[in-house]
Amino acid sequence: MPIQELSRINLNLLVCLQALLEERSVTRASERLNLSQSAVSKSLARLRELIGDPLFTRAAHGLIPTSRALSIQEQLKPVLDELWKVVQPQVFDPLYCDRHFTIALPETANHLKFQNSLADILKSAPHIKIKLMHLNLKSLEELAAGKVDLVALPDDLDCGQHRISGIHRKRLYKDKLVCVVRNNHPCLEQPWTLEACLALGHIGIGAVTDRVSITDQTLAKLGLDRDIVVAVGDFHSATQVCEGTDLMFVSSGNWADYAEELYAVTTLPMPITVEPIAYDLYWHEMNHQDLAHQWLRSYFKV
Amino acid sequence: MPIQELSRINLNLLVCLQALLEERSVTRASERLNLSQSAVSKSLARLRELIGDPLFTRAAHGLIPTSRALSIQEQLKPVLDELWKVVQPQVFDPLYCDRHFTIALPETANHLKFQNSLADILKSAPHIKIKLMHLNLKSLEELAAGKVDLVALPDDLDCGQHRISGIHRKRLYKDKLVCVVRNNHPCLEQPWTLEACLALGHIGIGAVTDRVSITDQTLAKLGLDRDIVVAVGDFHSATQVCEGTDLMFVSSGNWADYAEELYAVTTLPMPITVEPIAYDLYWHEMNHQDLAHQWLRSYFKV
DNA sequence: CAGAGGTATTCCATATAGGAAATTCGTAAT
DNA sequence: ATTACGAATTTCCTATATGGAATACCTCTG
Repeated sequence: MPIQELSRINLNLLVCLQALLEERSVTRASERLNLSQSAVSKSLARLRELIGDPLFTRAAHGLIPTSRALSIQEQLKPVLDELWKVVQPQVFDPLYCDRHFTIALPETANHLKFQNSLADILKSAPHIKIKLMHLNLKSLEELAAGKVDLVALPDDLDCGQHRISGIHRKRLYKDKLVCVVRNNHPCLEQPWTLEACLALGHIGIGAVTDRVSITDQTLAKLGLDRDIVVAVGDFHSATQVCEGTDLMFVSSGNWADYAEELYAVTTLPMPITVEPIAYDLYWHEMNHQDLAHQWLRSYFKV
Repeated sequence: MPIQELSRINLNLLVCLQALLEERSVTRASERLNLSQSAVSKSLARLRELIGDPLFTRAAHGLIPTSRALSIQEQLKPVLDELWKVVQPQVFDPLYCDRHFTIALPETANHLKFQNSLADILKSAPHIKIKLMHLNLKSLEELAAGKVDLVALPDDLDCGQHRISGIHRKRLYKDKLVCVVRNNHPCLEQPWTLEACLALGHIGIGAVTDRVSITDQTLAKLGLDRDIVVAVGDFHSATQVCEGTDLMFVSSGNWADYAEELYAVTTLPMPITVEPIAYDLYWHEMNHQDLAHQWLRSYFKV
């Protein structure tokens, strides 16, 4: 590993050497480099010291390279070109991007909002791979660890973790909450009030079972509580349970619209005023400047 | 051509970046580079400015690279390795050398002294190519122009040209001069004196016809001159002419020994004291430090 | 031999990198 | 919450090295 010794040598001298090799003249090289002739002459002296070879011998007009210089010339140009590429700002073209992205989405967003975007993404970047994961309690940890590229979270679940340093966040969209019951549910014959709602058994979904959801928080502020009878892992399960029982669940409006088409369920408004739920997109600082990542994020619209 | 812009950036920062990428810690990188931690921290700041990317984000222990840094990491290591090779002293192994050398030798040296060396050279460097040229008046020009790698000259022919700047010279060997006549030549019956010698017609060889040879110069100092009756281009021709006529020629002892075996000729000493002729090897400054060239020159013994 | 065209050298001002120490930052522990 | 700790950053200062102007020095040419 030559790093320590490499750091001792002045690599910029090699750029000067390249100019000298191309121009074969101290004067012309100095013009190319926007330096004075004396500066380049001194650089040449340093190069001779560094390489241990005269590199050039003086001739009538300009310099003629030694065989060592000629052999260096063959190697040096491509290396400097590579170095130049390294410091150049990266370009991103979705057509040629072949990266792998892992995205953790809540079930509702996954099914509703993201489906169309996904098609667009894959169409404009045919070589990328996307791994979709269901959101879980460890998603933010995995985000922090760099295992997941993007996480979308409903803001009632953020548990304050958006304050994790080095995590960026973008507000995506808001969605009103609604109540869902089966078709022909007896409550549909009654006035739909807060009391009626709390009289029903509720279905808790996923991570929401520990009463951190906006619904539970709002109820708690009123000194109220709801009766979570069945806890399920996902919205499909919740809807199916709802369809077959008298239990109700609180859902985002988006999901409810979708569920009404797919299942024999009906939507009711929330009987209390609840802040609409907002979805936030999270990503790690390490990807913030990444052009490919920026491009991917652009598909997550407000 | 990015040379002008390349010269504006500090390439040594990239060595620092490589250390940071490997160590993922400013402190450890500074140890690797034998610098203070603050120096590396400032270099990192300059790198961030240069690349336009944070490159690393701080974490509990050390740094974690951004995706830009990771993509740089892939390119940078091999480039720096190449750069390292460029500044490393070149190694030379005759077994793997495939260079082409052009050598101009005087006829006598070609046939006599160099034959054995040539076999040795080709044996230890099986992949090199050697082009042997007969010495001519333009050989030194071609040497100066880099068309010829080595020139061996008898020192009576140097015409002061060894003072050409940027030309190196090495004394090879000395050889006494002798006179050559045909077998049974009438003069062999007489005392061999200076008068007897000058009474004979002489054969001039190659470039020697313009009386610059050591023989002519020595005679001239004594106010004498010889009668060059026939001028030929090479020693074989000279010897054949000598064999068939009563003309004599002056030869190096080496060639005379060889000629006595091959032709019906006889050697006589020089009738006056003449400095032994010396052969010098010439090469261009541009090849002086070249290891392969040095190796080749080593076969030309004193 | 003078002059042209080039390179090396000298001298000097200045920018810059590096070190020591203070500071801030982020995390873990009490 | 508060504290403590490890690590990166910032501040301040100095020494070094780089670049420029002028000059000296080559080497070939007319």
